[in-house]
Amino acid sequence: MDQVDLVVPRQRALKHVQVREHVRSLIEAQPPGAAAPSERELVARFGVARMTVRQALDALVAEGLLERIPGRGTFVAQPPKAAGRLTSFTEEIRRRGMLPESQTLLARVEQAGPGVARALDISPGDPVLHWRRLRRADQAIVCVEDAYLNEVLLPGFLQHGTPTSLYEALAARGLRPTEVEDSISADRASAEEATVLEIAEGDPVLRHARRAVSDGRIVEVSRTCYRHDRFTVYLQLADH
Amino acid sequence: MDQVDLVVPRQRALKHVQVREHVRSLIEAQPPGAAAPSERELVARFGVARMTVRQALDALVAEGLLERIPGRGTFVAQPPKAAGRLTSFTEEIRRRGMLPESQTLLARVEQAGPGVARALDISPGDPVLHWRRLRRADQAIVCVEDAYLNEVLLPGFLQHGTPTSLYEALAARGLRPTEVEDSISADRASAEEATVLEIAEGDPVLRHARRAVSDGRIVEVSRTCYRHDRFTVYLQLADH
DNA sequence: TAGCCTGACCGGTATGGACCAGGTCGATCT
DNA sequence: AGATCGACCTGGTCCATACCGGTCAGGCTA
Repeated sequence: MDQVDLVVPRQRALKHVQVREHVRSLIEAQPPGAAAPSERELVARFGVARMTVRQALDALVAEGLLERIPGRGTFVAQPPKAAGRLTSFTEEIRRRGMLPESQTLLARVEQAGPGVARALDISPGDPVLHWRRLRRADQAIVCVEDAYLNEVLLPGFLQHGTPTSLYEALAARGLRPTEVEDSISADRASAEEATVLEIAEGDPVLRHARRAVSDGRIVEVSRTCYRHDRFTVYLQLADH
Repeated sequence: MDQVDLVVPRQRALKHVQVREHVRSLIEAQPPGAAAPSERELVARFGVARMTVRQALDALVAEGLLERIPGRGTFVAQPPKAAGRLTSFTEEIRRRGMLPESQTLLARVEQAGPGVARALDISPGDPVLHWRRLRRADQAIVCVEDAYLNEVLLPGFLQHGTPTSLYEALAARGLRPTEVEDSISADRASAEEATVLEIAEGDPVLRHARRAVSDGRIVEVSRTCYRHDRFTVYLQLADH
């Protein structure tokens, strides 16, 4: 009865996937609160069983795109909220409505020291990309960042000029971090940090260390030193 | 066929919930990788349809407790990982293997000032519980915390002594925070902060402000000032 | 004995029917 | 005019059945 089977026997489109993607395309342009097609309507339109439609909608509800209200219908949910908490400096500054800038102070291949090697889960002496940048928001100096990247995962990464956003460059290689481990502390600026940040030695700074993982592979280890008067970390966390 | 219907006609136990909770109790003592009952086995045991069993298992899979492997079976998933990221000071210090202690410096009902009122989403002048504590880990002074609680949600909260852990006390009232908004910055210690933290005025401190939400209601607004040499924030974040 | 094959078993997909509880809204009754 | 009632919608639950493709162990063949 399914003539598709005869034409494309393998990898035929699953019905619940067809319905799901159809509904997704319908609702993605709709404002929150708009009504999605009712389950029985989709049953009639696609000629499938209601369980199949429910499976399709279940997936969209689980994604947070739809909201079910018994007795009323299914509706487009409120915007995915603070979607994507894993942001880089560039993205974070842009999100705050400022212009991010970056000045490369150092970009070279080094041999991993013991600390960096452990953090990147490689052996000491293995090649690592060391990239130090002075970062600004609306011209004002905000921080210095030392990023260490696994050279094996990113062959020839900094050869052809330096990208604007590290995370966007990683994303282009399919290595956008999916998990990060951060530590944040307050400290005094060292003499060198004070010089590049144009503050006084001993002034308070915010230290931020990050280990970024993409698909189980550690792609970035960074240490950032922020001027205390120009940066605050904002976080939104939710339990389940 | 369901004699429960005769005894408790209303709010009868939903079958998929029965199956779900039964399986949950079976697996909660099992190590990761252990096999869960197969779907058809549960069908036979509970005398329900397979769709019902699948609905039950779907919920547990969505919770991350089970993992399905086509052709093999359903298995207990790896430990819930970094379960519960929303922790209070007490819980966090315990997690680090230290003994948390707390000394109440102030606990009274005040009229909300404009800043606290806005953060708690109440009107200025409304009653708020203001609770200031000096917090230690293994005897060493770590921070001073000012917590502001919505008095309406917590009638008579600090009347009968002060709890050890605020979050545990909130959990007992069904008000454990499910979402938080945090901001973290570095700063210089004020004269008063320096005195209670036993540091010098102007020393670096880590400031942590939190707005905690439980079920859409703002239950806690706090500002904490940490000694920079005794506390680091650790975070694990994941996209999706 | 080494390798293939079969069949039991697993989850994944899909059908189509049924009834329930809760919300909407118009028509009817007071 | 206002309250009420009931069709009619919605999603929520649950049933019995069927076939697919993948896994794996045990038996059969070469």
